[in-house]
Amino acid sequence: MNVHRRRRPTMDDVATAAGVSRGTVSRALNGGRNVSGPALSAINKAIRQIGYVVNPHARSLATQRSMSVAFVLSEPQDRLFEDPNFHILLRGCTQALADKDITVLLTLAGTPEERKRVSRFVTAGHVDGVLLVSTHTGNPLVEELSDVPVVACGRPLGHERDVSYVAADDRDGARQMVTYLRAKGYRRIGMVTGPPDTPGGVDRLAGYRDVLVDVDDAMIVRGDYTQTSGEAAMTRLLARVPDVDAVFVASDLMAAGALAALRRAGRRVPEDVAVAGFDDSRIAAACHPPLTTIRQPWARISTEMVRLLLRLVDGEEPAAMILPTELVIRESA
Amino acid sequence: MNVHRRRRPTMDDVATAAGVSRGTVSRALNGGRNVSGPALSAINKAIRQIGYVVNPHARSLATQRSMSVAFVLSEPQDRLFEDPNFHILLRGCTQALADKDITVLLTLAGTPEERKRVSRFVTAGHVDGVLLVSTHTGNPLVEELSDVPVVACGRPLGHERDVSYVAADDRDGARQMVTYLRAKGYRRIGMVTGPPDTPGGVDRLAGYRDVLVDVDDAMIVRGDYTQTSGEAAMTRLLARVPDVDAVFVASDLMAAGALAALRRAGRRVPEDVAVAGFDDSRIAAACHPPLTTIRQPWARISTEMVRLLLRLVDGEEPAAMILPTELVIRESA
DNA sequence: GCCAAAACTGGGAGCGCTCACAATTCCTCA
DNA sequence: TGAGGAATTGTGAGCGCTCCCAGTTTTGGC
Repeated sequence: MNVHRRRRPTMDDVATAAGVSRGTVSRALNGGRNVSGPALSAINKAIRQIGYVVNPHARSLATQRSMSVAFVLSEPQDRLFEDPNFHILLRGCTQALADKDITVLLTLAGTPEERKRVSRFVTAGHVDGVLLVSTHTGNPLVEELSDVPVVACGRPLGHERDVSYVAADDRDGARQMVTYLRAKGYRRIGMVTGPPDTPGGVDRLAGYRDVLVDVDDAMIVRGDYTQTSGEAAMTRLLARVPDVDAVFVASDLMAAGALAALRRAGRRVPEDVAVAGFDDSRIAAACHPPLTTIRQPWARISTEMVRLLLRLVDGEEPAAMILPTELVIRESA
Repeated sequence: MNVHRRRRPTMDDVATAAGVSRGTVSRALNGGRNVSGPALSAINKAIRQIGYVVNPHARSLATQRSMSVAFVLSEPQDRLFEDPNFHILLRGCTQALADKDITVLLTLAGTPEERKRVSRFVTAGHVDGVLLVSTHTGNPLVEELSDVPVVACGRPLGHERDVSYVAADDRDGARQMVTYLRAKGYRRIGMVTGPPDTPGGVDRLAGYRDVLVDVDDAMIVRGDYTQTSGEAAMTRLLARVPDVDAVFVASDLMAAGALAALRRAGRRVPEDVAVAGFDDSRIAAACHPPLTTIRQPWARISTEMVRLLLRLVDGEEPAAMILPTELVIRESA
């Protein structure tokens, strides 16, 4: 037997059942302004009785609004998922938007093909806006989505002018950390940077340089945010600068790698070499010793992203917002 | 200045530009049946020129189809995300549906509140169907979504009759593993089970019992799929059955815990005690020693889920599908 | 060269909703 | 008691698309 689902009740059905007109039902559904008490309760009763649910497509067609936004995760590696910070961000956005009755559609756009699909999906008008999480520069998505309200998470290198974004103050975070290390008496402070095509790669290095103005380039080695790259970078740094007594690593994961390299080299942390990370990700507290690191205000980032996006949707101009970071002191430094 | 986005071109604009009627454009867009060559190319040219994109809401309103399905992840713990198998599943579904031009909307429904939101979203008619990933029994979502085509991943305990599902043959996988252990000469084979409110908890134990019919209940200890629970369970088992020489653990993560417990107890693996896992998750190969385990056919599971869902959407009856598992032999057993 | 069948085309109706506007009712106060 | 205004209500006109049907053109067979 075919599951021929019976016709869903429409607003007219509700109107008839409640003895009012379609317009009144519509008003009742949208805030209940200018609807008399009796009418309102009759409508609510009718809705409950016949099990009415508004048809989102009809509504969207009429209002030209979909009441949903896409949360696009445009990272090749799925590593982000493991980061509890990512969940804070996602949940924060979802929550903030739920308050406005807007649904969040999580979309993965790791591969070029997926990216194309997402791009089509968005430009087709399925969503009112996009929350874009993508760290690398040169992501075609930022350009493809130029007609749609977009708020990026983190500074979109090369697009600071034309796309809104909310970012943590990486540069200042780095400054805080290096200043702290110096205050603690460390003198030979090295750095493991992130890739130069990411804001974290650029800004954290800039902050380091702000404090250590005349630092020798030999003190700086590059990583790519992976744990193994951190390990390799630290090894290289130790070879180049044997008397290094502290190292600021641009991410916790790389810092974990650095810790391993130091252990293998027989250096104690923090007695011989202090290690500082960045992100305050889950791994930071789990390391031995636990990492001194920089915490980013993910909860606030999410609410600000939503606020910015809603303003964009309302026709306002793009804007940027930089949020302060916080030094978290643990045992590694 | 307000970003008053200019009116998007509609099908009528295309029709005018191409010198044909709306109906013809529509036909051209939907497979091009019964459209003459000249008309088709004029339309395509017009579409490109004026940058036309169909309005999904209007289309959905007219067709009563949204051309999208929700992939609902209804697990409290976000641990699933870390599992590469989960990504295979998600990607597989996305891919299979993309072929039919159907979009997948990933939705997290961990908390009761999120669950309610998802439920509203789905029943409102935003999507044509639901791919449901949820291991625990008693998930209210299964019932709330009863009016909508749903295909579950894994046997939905207590709802086998009314909801479609695709599952790996856990029971047979367990049988294979225990049979293998026996064939290898192990005689005192214990088991660490999963929670009894999950299909994996029930079926893997059942498979174990199928082979070891008269096994003493003392050989069986319960875990909850976490690593620490696996460690605790193994410790308990060692205390209860000191001469245990093999243990079948219902998940790789718990098996990793069991490995730790054995190491702490000074037993070598596999010389003193063999350890077998289940899932073939990323951790399985990373363990020391690498785990002998059972692989589930995630790629096929995803395509079958999609197939079943599309059939449901077309009005067919619910159905179930059990797919074979595969023994993966590594060093731990 | 004719006719039936096949291929193509145009346009109306309708999907279920919102919004603006006009019509109606109900107050309030002089 | 009636005018003026506020609150409430009904209705028509879309939103942009698909689907169906009737009409028109093309094709092919003899």
